[in-house]
Amino acid sequence: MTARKATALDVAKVAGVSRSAVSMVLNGNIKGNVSREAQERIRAAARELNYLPNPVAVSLRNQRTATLGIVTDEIVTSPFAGRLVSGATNAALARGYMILVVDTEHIPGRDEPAIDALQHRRVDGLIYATGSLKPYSPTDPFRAQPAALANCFDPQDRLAAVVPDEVTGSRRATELLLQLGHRQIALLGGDDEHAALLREQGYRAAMENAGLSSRDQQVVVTGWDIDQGYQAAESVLQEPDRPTAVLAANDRVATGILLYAASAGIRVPEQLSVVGYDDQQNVAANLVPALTTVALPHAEIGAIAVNRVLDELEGGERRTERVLVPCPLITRQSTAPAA
Amino acid sequence: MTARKATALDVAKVAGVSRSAVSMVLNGNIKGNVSREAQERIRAAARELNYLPNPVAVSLRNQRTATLGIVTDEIVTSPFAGRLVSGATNAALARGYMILVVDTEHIPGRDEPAIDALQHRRVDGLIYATGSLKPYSPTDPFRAQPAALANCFDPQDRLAAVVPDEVTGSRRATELLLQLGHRQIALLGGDDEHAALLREQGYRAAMENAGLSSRDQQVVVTGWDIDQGYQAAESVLQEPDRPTAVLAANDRVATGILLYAASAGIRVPEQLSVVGYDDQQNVAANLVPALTTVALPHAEIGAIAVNRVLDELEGGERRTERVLVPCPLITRQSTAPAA
DNA sequence: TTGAAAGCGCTAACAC
DNA sequence: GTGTTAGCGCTTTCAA
Repeated sequence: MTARKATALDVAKVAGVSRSAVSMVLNGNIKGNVSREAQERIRAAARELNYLPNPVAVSLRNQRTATLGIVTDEIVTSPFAGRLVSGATNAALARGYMILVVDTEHIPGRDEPAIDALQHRRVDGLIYATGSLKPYSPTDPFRAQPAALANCFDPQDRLAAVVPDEVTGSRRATELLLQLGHRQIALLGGDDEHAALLREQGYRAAMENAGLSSRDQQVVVTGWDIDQGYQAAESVLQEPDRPTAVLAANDRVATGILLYAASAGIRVPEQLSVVGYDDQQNVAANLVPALTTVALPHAEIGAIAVNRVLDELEGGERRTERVLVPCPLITRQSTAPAA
Repeated sequence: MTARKATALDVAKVAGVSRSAVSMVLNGNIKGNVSREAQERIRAAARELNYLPNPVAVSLRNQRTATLGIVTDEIVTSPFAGRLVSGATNAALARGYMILVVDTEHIPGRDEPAIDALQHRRVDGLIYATGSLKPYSPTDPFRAQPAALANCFDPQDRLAAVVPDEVTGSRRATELLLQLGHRQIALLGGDDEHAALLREQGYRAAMENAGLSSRDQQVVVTGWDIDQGYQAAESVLQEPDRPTAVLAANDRVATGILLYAASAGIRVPEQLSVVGYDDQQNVAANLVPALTTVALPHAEIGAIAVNRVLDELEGGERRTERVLVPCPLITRQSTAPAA
C-alpha cells in the first residue's frame, strides 16, 4: 500500500532515458531535444508508475513552494466569512496551489509572528483577510512579494484589494422597499465600522433619490448582534407612526428585530417589512418568515484575491486597484407591499 | 528588506566552523563533538544572522514536512465548527507544525482527491474532521500513517477519535431543568443524526432518573434549523397543558422556539424555560433572553486531535480509543424556576 | 539529440 | 573534538 513513491529516476529507468529527459518532457521544456518516441515512452512510464514529482524537491530546487499564506483576524474562528477561506482554497487548488491559514483571533501582536511563520515556510504569496470590511495598512512583507487584501483595503491603495460593493448592495435593498411603496424606512443596528458607514450611504442615496430628505430618513445605531437589533426595534417600533419597513445592519440584527416584532404583535411582512444583510448561512433562509437580504459574496472575494496574487506571481504585473464585488439582493418572505 | 536569508553555511563561516557543526549544535545533536566555545560562537552567529533552517530543505532531507493535513466535510464552509480548525491550528503551531485544510463541501467524491492532494504534499499526518458528529470509516491512508478523527469516529475503533460527550451534556441540561422544578420537559428539533440520538439519550436518562417514565417524556423531531424549531414549538406549545420547559436540539432550534413563543405571547423564562445546545457564537449569548445552553468544545476537539497525531508521529505508539470531551453547561437568562 | 553534473539547503554517518 | 561527504529528488546548464 504505502510502497515508496516513484521518483524521476525510476521513470527514466523504465523509459530507458536519463533523469533529465524525464524532467524536460514532463515539464514541457523540450526545446526539440527529445525524440518523439522517447517522449512517448517517458509519458507511458510515468503513467504506469503513477509518477508525480515530489513537491518538496521541486520547491527546494525552484525556490517556490506552490503555497499561499492567508493571515486573518477572525475568519476561521468566527462563523461568518468561512466561505472566504474556502473560496480561496478552491481557487488555489484549481491552479495547483495550497493554502496555509493562520487566524490571529484578534489578539494584538499576533499579526507579525503569523506573517513571519508563513514567510519562514516560504509561501509564494500572501493574503490578508478580515472578517468584517475594514481598512488595513499592509506591513512590509505584503509589499515585498505578491499579495492582496481580501475584505479589507489599503487606505493608500498600495496593494490590490477585493471588497464587497456595500453601497450598491444597500442602495438596491432600499430601492426594493421603495418600489414596494414604503416611505417610512429606518436603518437599524450597526455602529461606526466601515461596512455600516457604506450601508448607510447606500440607504441615504436611495432615499434621497426618491425625494425623501434626511428628515424622512431614520438611522438607529446600536450594534451588530441579535440583542442590539432587538433594542433598536424596541426604540423605533413603539411609536404610533412607526416605520413600515426596516433595513437591518445585518441578518443577526434582523433576527432581533423579528424577535421584537413577534413579541409586540407586529406581523412581518404584513405590518412591517424587514431586510437583512449578509445572507448568513442557516439563518437568513430559515428565519420565520424567511428573510429578504443582501448577500455578501465571500467565496468570490477569496477566489478573486487568490487569482490576483497568482496572476502577479506567474508573471503578471503588479496591480493595486480595488475590486468591488457585487452583493446580490435575495428576495424572500419578509418583505411585502406597504399597507 | 528582502535580503537573501542566511543559510547554515553563512553561519558556519561567521563562527569559523563547518556546516555540520552548525547543524549539530542547533539541533542539539552534540554527542560531545563540539567544544563549548565553538557552540557559543555558533549560537551567537546564528542569532546575529537571524538564521533559521530552511524548512523546505529540512523537509527534503528528513522526509518530513512538519505539516498536518485536515480533510473536512464542511467545517470551513459552514458557520459552526470553525473553532475546531483554529484549535487544531494553534495546537499545531505550538509544536512547530502547520496545517493544510481542504474542505470538500459535502461534495461526493471529493474526499479521495483531497486526501491524495494532501498526501502528495507529503503531510506527516492526517485528520478527518466533520461539521457534525457522525460515524466515519477511515480509508486506507488514514490507517497507514499517523492520523485521528475529530468530531467523528470510526465505528470499528481502528483509529483515534475525539468527540464531544453529548450524552452527559444533554443529561446535565435536563437535570438543570429538573432542579428548577420543571416536570413537563420536551425535547424539540433534531433528526436521525448521531448527535440527536445521543442528546435524546441524555435527556431520557435524566428524566428516567427523576422518576419520569417515557409517558412523561416528549420528543418532537423536526430538524436543526430555526424554522424547524419554530414548527416544533408551534406543535407543542399550543396545547393547554404545554411543557414548562424545552430542550432544543441546538441554538438555532432554540431561536425558532423563542420566535414562536414571542409571537404566541408566551414569556421566556417566566412561562417557559428554554435550553439550547452548541453555545453558538454571536447567537446564544445574544438572544433575547440570553440563552442557557450546552457548549460544544470544538477548539478543544481540534487541539486534542492534533496532539494525538503529533504524539504518534513523534514516537508515541498508536492509540485508537475514543476521547470524550466534556460539554460545559452555560447558564444564562432563558431558564427559571417552574411557576 | 542525449546524458553528466552542479546545486537548491540541510542532516548524519563516517573519517580524520 | 572536528570536518568531509553523501545524499534527499528535482531542474537546468553545459559538454558530448
